[in-house]
Amino acid sequence: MTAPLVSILDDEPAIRQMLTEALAEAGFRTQSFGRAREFEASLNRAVPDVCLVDLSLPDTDGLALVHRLALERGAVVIIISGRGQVQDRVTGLELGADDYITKPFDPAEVVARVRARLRAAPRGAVQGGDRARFNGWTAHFDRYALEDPDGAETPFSHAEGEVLRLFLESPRRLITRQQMQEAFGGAAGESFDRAMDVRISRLRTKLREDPKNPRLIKTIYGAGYIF
Amino acid sequence: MTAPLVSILDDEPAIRQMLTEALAEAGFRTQSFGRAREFEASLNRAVPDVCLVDLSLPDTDGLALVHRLALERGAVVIIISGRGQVQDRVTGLELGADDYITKPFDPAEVVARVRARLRAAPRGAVQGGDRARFNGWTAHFDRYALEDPDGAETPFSHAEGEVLRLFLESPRRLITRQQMQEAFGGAAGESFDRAMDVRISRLRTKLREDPKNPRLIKTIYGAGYIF
DNA sequence: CGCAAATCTAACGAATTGTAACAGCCTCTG
DNA sequence: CAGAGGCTGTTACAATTCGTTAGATTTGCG
Repeated sequence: MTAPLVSILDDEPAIRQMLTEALAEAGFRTQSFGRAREFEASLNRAVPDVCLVDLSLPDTDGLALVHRLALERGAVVIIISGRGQVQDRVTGLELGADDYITKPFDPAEVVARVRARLRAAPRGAVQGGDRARFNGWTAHFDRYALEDPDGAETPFSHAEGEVLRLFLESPRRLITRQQMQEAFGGAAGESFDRAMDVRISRLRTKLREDPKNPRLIKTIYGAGYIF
Repeated sequence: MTAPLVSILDDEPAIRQMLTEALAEAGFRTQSFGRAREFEASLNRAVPDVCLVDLSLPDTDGLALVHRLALERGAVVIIISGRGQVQDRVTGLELGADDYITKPFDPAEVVARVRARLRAAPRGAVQGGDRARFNGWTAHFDRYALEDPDGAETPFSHAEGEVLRLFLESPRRLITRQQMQEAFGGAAGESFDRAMDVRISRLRTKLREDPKNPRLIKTIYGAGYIF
């Protein structure tokens, strides 16, 4: 699997560079942005495994951004801020941030904290034997079968498995249609995203979702899905 | 569901007490120990959801303990230590700790960090439940449903959830339209603030507010809203 | 009370999403 | 090789979401 992706959002180029170097040396892929707008645009393509965001941004309210990222998209967010009062840290964490680092900081500590966050929320909940468990269900990818909480099995197809695997790799995170298309070798076909709907729909019926009140796969209008 | 259990391991009684009080007030169950031996014995009876451990213990090497706890038993460990050099923090985190707090600390920050860890690693593989209670109602953000005082549920949409969440984060405080727009990725549209009215309106009907006498969401003419 | 500004909400419609039905493609079987 | 059967994308239409519009209503102020 590819190296974890860390996104950096800070308006000071010097800090961006320092972080980029330290993280790259530690083996991470990085992406850095000076403006919130560019950063948010990038999220539709690939959700980073960890986001490092500075709160004092010129073009947005940083706390609102953190809130959207963490609580609505389910991203892992570490705040990096010049404001280090206890009250600042507490509100930052309560808003959904996973960690809070005060400037000035040592890049080594940032790397250590990024690692700690990745350790706690491992990507790819798909366990070794190519199976994954969730909410009583078990997906057997080797056998192409879904085991329901009572032990009964239903087969699923390759296309359904692709969707399921993508979801299981990022539980509780928002997954955009664009990400799906790219993950599925998406020929960015014109009406290809209709196919996504259909795949999701078929998967939902196999998971016995109540159409009115889906419990496992939630739709976020205009954005994507959350497992 | 029972409250999460937090275990405290520190040889100074004053610190144990301060943490116990702060955590109890925040709604957690607590257990505290002065010696590593007692602490480790307790693990066989009940596995805590989060462990707060001081590194400078009289009867054990703290780092070795953290390592056993975190990497072998998979516990969530937050180190609390008097040693605050970057090197100390980095090695603590690399050894498997999920967070590192330096003495002296503010209990409020400890509570916030404990919450952040619980949010990231839902207990017992069961969803921690992203919900909030107010005036008899319960908002289930994970399920996109509002539970009224009698237990009946009404679904709400993503846009309504954004508003609700914003209110719940700042209860009893004035929230201006400006703040809302920013929080919602405000396309600072010209007549976009009309949309806010509508969102609020729809939310109010779901909360069965009496239009003449709203109890939960009050309008402040010319300013904003108060929840 | 009268007026202007602000707010409420019903109704509309564009955009998005759900899903049933169909058709093409592949594999398997006899 | 014909036919059956499964998988998957496409199409068409139904349902949902949510911003916009347009009056109705309320508030603040003189």
